[in-house]
Amino acid sequence: MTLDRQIEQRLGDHDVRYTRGRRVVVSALAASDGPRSAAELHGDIGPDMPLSSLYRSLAVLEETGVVIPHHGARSLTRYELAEWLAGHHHHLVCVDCGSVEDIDIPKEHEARVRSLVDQLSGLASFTPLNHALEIEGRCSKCT
Amino acid sequence: MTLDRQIEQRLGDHDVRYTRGRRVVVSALAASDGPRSAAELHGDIGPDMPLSSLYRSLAVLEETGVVIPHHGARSLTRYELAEWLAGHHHHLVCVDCGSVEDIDIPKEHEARVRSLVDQLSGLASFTPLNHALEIEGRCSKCT
DNA sequence: ATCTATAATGAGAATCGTTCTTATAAAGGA
DNA sequence: TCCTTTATAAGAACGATTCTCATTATAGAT
Repeated sequence: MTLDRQIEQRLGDHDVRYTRGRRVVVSALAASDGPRSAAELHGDIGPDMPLSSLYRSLAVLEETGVVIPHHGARSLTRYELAEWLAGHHHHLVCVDCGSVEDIDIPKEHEARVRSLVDQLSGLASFTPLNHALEIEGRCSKCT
Repeated sequence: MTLDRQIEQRLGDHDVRYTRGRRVVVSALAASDGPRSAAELHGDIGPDMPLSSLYRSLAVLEETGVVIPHHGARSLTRYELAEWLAGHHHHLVCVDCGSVEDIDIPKEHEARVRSLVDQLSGLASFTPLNHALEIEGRCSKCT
């Protein structure tokens, strides 16, 4: 099933419409290879969509679980498609330029990480919903 | 060596003074068991220290590597003592109340995680400086 | 196809966390 | 002590995000 269909269905389940504006936001996110901030998306999409509408679309998409926020450096929130749409991955966060790159990890490692997450959560009576290995450092451009 | 002495030394190395205000911020952080936001610290410390001074102290402590920022939910930065002072740990982040709890992981697991981090970073020509497993979910209070 | 009720949008004001500016106070060295 | 430098207080300014409200679009009923 296509991405758009999946999202259409999901929004329908939540009784909200998959409007043109929301489609534009989704396709901008789908086209990018890492989390994007509202300002970046505004640049991607063009000035026709007001920032307030962009933020509202992002809020709806977040509430319905289509996008998830990533809180990186400089008090600026970046969004990306949720993992049920984009797949599970981890992050390389550059401390210099603030860029965030998605990375996949080999299945056998992922299995180990997941069992570690479950074990640690159990000890703290914590119900894990999601996890990510956040690796901070310097990206190849900033080295 | 005591925490205060270590920090005194570190600030001295950076040619900045370990003033009363900065000591107050450090001891508030040392007394807490997870990252604290500026507003929370302001509450801990009391209204005598203006927010602007608090932020400036945090900036100096961050520049000198005494505290590190943690960018959690709701575009709000939380600070904690750096790992060379507080030890390496990971985070349980509650999606409901936003609280962040520090957790340690067994050494053998930590070794595996570290080697995974090095391996992934190498593949992306990324220089890792720090890493943390961020586990999002619901804390025992919010379940 | 039209009407109507409801949901979404646009425009801009308002808010919140954070940073900057400037004048004053404290600290260390001559 | 005096002087130079560094730190602080107070509040203005700033940037990201949210809110308000009038207008427009949409789905469903007629």
